[in-house]
Amino acid sequence: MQEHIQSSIKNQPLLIERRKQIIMAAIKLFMARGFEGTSIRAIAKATGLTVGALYRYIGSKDDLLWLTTDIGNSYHKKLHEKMQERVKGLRSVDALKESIMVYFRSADGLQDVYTFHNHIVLTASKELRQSIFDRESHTVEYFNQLLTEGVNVGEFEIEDTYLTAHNIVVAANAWANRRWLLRKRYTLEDYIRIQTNSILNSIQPERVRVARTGTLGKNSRESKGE
Amino acid sequence: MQEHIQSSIKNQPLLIERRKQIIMAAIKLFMARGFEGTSIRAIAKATGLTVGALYRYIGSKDDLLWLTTDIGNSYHKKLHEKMQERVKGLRSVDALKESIMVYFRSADGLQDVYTFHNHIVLTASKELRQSIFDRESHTVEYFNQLLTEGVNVGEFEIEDTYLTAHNIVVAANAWANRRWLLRKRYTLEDYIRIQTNSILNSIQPERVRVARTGTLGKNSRESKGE
Amino acid sequence: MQEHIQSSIKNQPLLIERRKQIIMAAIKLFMARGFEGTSIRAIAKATGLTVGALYRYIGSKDDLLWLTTDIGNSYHKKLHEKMQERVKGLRSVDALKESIMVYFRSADGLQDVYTFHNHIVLTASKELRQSIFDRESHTVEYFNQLLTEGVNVGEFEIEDTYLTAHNIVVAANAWANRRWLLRKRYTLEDYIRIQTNSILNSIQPERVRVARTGTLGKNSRESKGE
Amino acid sequence: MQEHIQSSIKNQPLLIERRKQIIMAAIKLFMARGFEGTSIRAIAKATGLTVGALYRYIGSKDDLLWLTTDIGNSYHKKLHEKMQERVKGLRSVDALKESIMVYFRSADGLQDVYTFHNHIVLTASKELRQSIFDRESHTVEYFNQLLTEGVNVGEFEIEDTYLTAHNIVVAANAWANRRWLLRKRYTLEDYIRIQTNSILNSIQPERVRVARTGTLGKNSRESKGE
DNA sequence: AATGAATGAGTGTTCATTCAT
DNA sequence: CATGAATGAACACTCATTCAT
Repeated sequence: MQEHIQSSIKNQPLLIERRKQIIMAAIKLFMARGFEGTSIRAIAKATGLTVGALYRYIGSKDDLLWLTTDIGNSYHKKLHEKMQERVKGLRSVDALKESIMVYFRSADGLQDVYTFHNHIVLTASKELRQSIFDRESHTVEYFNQLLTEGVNVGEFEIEDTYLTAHNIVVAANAWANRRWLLRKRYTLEDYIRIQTNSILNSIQPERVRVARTGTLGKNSRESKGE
Repeated sequence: MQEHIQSSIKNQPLLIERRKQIIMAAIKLFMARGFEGTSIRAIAKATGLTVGALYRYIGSKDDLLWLTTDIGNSYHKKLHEKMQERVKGLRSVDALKESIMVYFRSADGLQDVYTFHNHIVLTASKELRQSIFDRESHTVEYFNQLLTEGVNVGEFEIEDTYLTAHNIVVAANAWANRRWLLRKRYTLEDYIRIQTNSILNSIQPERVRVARTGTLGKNSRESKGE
Repeated sequence: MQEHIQSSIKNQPLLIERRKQIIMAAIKLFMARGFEGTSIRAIAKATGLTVGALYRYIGSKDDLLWLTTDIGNSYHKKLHEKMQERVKGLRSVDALKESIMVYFRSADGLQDVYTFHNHIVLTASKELRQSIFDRESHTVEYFNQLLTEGVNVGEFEIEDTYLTAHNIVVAANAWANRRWLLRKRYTLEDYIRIQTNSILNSIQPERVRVARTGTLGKNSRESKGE
Repeated sequence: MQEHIQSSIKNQPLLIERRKQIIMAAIKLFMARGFEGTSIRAIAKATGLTVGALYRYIGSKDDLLWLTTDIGNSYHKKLHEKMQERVKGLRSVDALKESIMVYFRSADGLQDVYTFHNHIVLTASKELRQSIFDRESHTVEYFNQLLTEGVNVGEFEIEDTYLTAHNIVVAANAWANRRWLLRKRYTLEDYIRIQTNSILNSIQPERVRVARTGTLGKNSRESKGE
């Protein structure tokens, strides 16, 4: 990461440390005023650096964009490592539940980054946009595989696993991008629980579904036995 | 609409016609370079007007934002009129199907506006942001009622109608905002069909569900034994 | 007057009438916002004309400046006619008193024009400035003559009649330009009376002075004798 | 002074030095073309700065106005200090003479500032106008007190000390604002001398007056002793 | 390695003036 | 004669970036 962004600073640890400070301050400002609306001067001030010093850590303002994706990527990597580890040995249903939980919580922690990337994706350079897209695609693919495996072992019944996977990712994004709406009504844990139920409802075969949600609707199969 | 935006043009039809041209050109540019990244000069050029002339049709660059919401609002109004009309006398399931179809098609037609609003919402003024939010909330509410009625008459079984309604709106937005991903795999009609099925799957009570999707998956009940 | 300002209007009476309206509206606006701060559009609106129509009566915005001096000149002419007439056959003292009264009252009536000319004189074209200066000089000269005659007949004792004349003109201007200060303390008539007394005090020979102001100060010569 | 005007320049001495240069160049231009008629570019050019550099020393064009009043205020302060010091222990007549001399000379040195303020007072903001007015009022008040004291000790006989004080201030202003007229005929020292005489003539009681101006007019009291 | 003053092209906006209708 | 839409140069101001110290 970051190797592609030039700097005249030789001291590597210092470089990394400072860049972290810079990008944290930058994201905060970007979130409040947008990328274009945030001046280098403001970022320098927020970081406690002078303009000249700031420019020794970044090559241009656009580099800050890349730095935010670096952060995103690093979280993304951790996220997937975590999901993969947690999921080991689990049946598909539980793997899905677990993954959703981990993923949604991660999205909650990265709200600002998600929202900001959602914002700049429109105007970003081709490469930057691609980088953001790749990350999203990767997560969609992760869930797609998970769902496909579930289908293969008969735990799920899904018309289109890819779109279902996509919907999961979209739901996580929505928690960040649409917090103005969702936060008024749900806590994160509520949101996760209900969305999980809803997803399972739409993909679990009848026999499982009934068993699980047996008490939910009056119209559901009284039918115990199956 | 638009009355709130000042203009020194007396000729009303001309005003309306030109504003349409201007806003269309503007949205195109905003989509490519963002709002801040698009200069008035560029918009003027794209519209074939001089800067001075352009300013006779708008009061300020910010007004262009409002003009885009006006377009959005006007489509929104038509959308809801259409949905309400199409839905008359239908059972809940069909009303939902129909509404989703109309709504998603509308989102497809307004892709640019949706995407652009998604973009500016971060940096927009309080009022503008509220205006965009209100529209979204209104549509969520529409689907929420529709679902609630379905639950009341026993056609649906839903843990949280509001969140389900929200998910529908999010899916429509996704078609616009994530077209880079979705267009590669789906036509609009495919997208609508599969999402509709998925939604119905997660909210219809068992007996209906079985009947409807009977042929879908190999694993689904026909299934002999079980 | 005005012949130097071009117009495409052939109808002379209309031209004159409209120009009067225009210039009255213009002065009002100039007084409130300055010359540069007043747009042609605003003047047109205030006059009830369209921009195009307005331009048929004037050649350029600068012409409005000339039109204001025309008004000033016309008042100036009347002023001098009036002063000259009122003064006929009077002794110098009374001629002076009368002239001051007429002049100060005129300045009161033309406050806006005086103040405005005082304002633009700085940035006006050479010719315009000269025109304003000429008028002032003319009035100074008038009082200078009046004082000189008084000196010649022994009614006044003045070190420098020109400067005294100048002071009178300055006092009249002050009533217009410094009304923020003077209006708080004096009515026009008070101002005229006191200034007149003060001037006379400084130019009348002892014997007259004593007689006139005999009752004023305790320290003044009791001594009637003389 | 000046603290209220923002600047991103950290180097205080540089700031002060450059601001001085800027404001001097600005006043010169303002005098020639008025405030509105002088562009920032012109000021930058005249100062030898680039536009961007200029803006590091001032916050806005309007700040230049305040900077001119700061200069005026600073001179004003010095003026009053000087007058007060010079006047210590003097009899009223001499205090007045001395004050007039100091004041008129100050007005001569500040001609441009006086004239410029006279110009902008019409269109200035409320606060700026008030600031200019306050300064003038302060000086009027100073002379008013001086005259009042003179009256109290019997050195002067004055119908209205306030208006007399006002007239002194106006005469000083006239030297700046009407130099087009006055410079042709008087040197500063002549102007001061004659105005001083004229003022004294109008306020000194008879006995003093006669003694002082005894030789002036042929018509004045041959009057011996007194 | 840090500072912060300087650059200058670019931005949104205004407005005197013209001219087709 | 009147209308009012169009022109485009000019304005005040900003800001990413450079570089002498």
